Formats: sequence, structure tokens, C-alpha cells
Amino acid sequence: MVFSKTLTHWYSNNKRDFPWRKTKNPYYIWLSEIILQQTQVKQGLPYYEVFIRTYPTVFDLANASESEILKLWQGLGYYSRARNLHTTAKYIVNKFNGEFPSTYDDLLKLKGVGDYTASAIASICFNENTAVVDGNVYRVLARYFGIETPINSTKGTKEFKKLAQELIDKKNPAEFNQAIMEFGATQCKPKNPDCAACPFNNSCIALQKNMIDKLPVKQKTIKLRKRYFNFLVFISENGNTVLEKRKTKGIWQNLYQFPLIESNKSLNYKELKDIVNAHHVLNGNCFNLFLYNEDDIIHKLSHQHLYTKFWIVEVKTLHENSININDVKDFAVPVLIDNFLKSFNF
DNA sequence: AATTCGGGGCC
DNA sequence: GGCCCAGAATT
Repeated sequence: MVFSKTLTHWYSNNKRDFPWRKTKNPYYIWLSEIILQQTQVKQGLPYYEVFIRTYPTVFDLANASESEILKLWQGLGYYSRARNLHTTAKYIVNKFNGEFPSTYDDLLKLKGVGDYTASAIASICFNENTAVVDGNVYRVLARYFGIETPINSTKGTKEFKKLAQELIDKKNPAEFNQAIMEFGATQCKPKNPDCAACPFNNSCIALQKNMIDKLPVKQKTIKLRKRYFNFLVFISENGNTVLEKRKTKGIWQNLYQFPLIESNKSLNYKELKDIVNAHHVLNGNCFNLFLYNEDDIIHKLSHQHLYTKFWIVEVKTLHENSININDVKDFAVPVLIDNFLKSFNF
């Protein structure tokens, strides 16, 4: 109880001013929570502003096309969030006439809404007594209580959820949940937290044991995959090029890219040209091929490093479902492609 | 239980 | 270069 009291008091004096803190409309809270999953406020905030301006209600979002939503989501990453956002918007409009579910259990059924997000919406919008456990909460609790259970283990997930649920201020779950997250974000930071200025510096176990930089414990380190991408940037005499939609599961699903040849190593000019010829990409049309970037562009994702070459392919004509270069900007593309578009002058 | 989904910021 | 971020879905 002392913990909750101190925490909410700290929050009242230190909370930042964000647009989603001015409302309890579940549509806006839901939108903000999806955008902020695995995303820092600084990165997500501009996207939130654009989304509420473009889609003021869940009906507007449901009526939009997925491609349009993905275009607005471009650059934010984890694109399944945008696809699920659209699915859930349509579901809420069609099944509930636009009215959001109001309990943790019902919110949990929505696509893209897991334990954290269901708890956040239920507590903030409907005052339900259910504790959020995000990366901030793991860190704050692990340090304050000196808990060494790995946070990404089944045991840890249950243990921290139970503890947070015991600590929550039942009189004001919305305030408590946001307070502990804000505390983790700005005070009990991952690196170099200012423990001298912390309201818990006389009771924090990790501080007493000099374990601030060892908690929370996370097991397993992810392994990295290297991939080799060769994008074919076609340019025809009438200013057309070719984009294709990524339909396969994996990264960037439903985003657009230049035709891609993936290889198991970095290709040189001859190797690439042989493949292009062998695949009849151009049906024997003559073409002028050259490499845009001398050194591979290394695009880093969480689990993959993409060693990328952009090959310019000048041709006389292109097939009918090619698009004009000026229209490329209307398609949602990965940051890797977008960076190329910004640097390359068609 | 382990993997896979992005991209930016920080050290 | 490694770790983290208002996590969730899939395997």
C-alpha cells in the first residue's frame, strides 16, 4: 500500500502531457495502445496524431482500405499491428455497432489485443481492476522487490502479473497502471536511472544489493539471420517502374517493394545478370543493367540483417501493370525501400 | 516454450 | 554492437 501510494503521488507530480491522457474514449485509448506496443512514445506520438485526425471514429477506420492504413503506418514497424487494427475496427463496427467491449475478458478476444492491452483499456476506460504488465512494469517490480525470475519465462510472466495485481490501487486502477509505466519510462529507466532522486531509494531491494544493472533478468539472446536482397528497380522510357506486394508470411507482409531476388550470398554483376536472364524477367528484351549502391546497404531488423543491393534496370517498355514513378509514393513500403526512394533521383 | 514479427534511440 | 521500447501471434 505504501508502494502504491508513493507511486501515484510521484505520478501526480511527474506525469507527462500526452493527448491520450486527455480522453477515456476506448477508441482513442485502443489506438494509442496498439501504436505504443514495443514502441517508444517519441516514435509513436506523430503516428497517433495522424491516425486520429484521419480516422476520428472507429467507423472511419473500418471504412478505410488496408493499403491506406498501411501507408499511414509506414515506418512504424510490426505491420501486423496495422493489419489487426483494421480487422478489429471492422469487427467492432459490424458486430458491436461501433461500441467497444468494456471488460478485460471481452477485450482480450480482439485481434492484436493481448493481456497488456486488454488490461490497459479495461482499467483506463472502464475502471476495471486489472494490472498492466509491460516492459516498464517488469523493470520496476524486478528492481524494487529484487526479483530474479526471468521476465520472459512462463513462471516470470505469471509471477509479475500476480504481483502487479496485488499492488494495484483498487480505488483507481487507471491511475496506478499509468503511474507505474510512467515511472519505469522516466525514472526507473533501463540504463543509468537516477536512483539518488528516486522516491523509493530507501526501500528498493536492487539498489540495496547493488543490482540495478542486473535486473530485470532476461533469458536467452536472440539469434540473427543474414539475408541477401537484390531489388530490381525497373525504369522504362515512359517513366514507369514495377512494384510488387509481399504476400508471403514473414517481414513486411502486404507492403510493397521492387521485384526481389534473394540469394544466399552477395551477388556480383555477372551472377545477378545470369539470374535475370535465366528467369526470363524481361522476355528477352534488351536492357541496361547497373548497380546503384557499390557497398551493400545493411538494413538491421530485430532478427535479421538484410544485405541489400539495388539494381537499376533500364528498359524500353514495361508490362501493363507497371506504375508511373510518380505514383510510387502512394504505396506503403518498408523503410529500406523508402530510404532508397529518398536518395535516388528517378 | 521458443520464434518471429520493425524501426529508432541509447549507451 | 547489444539492449530496450506502453507486446502479440504463431509455431
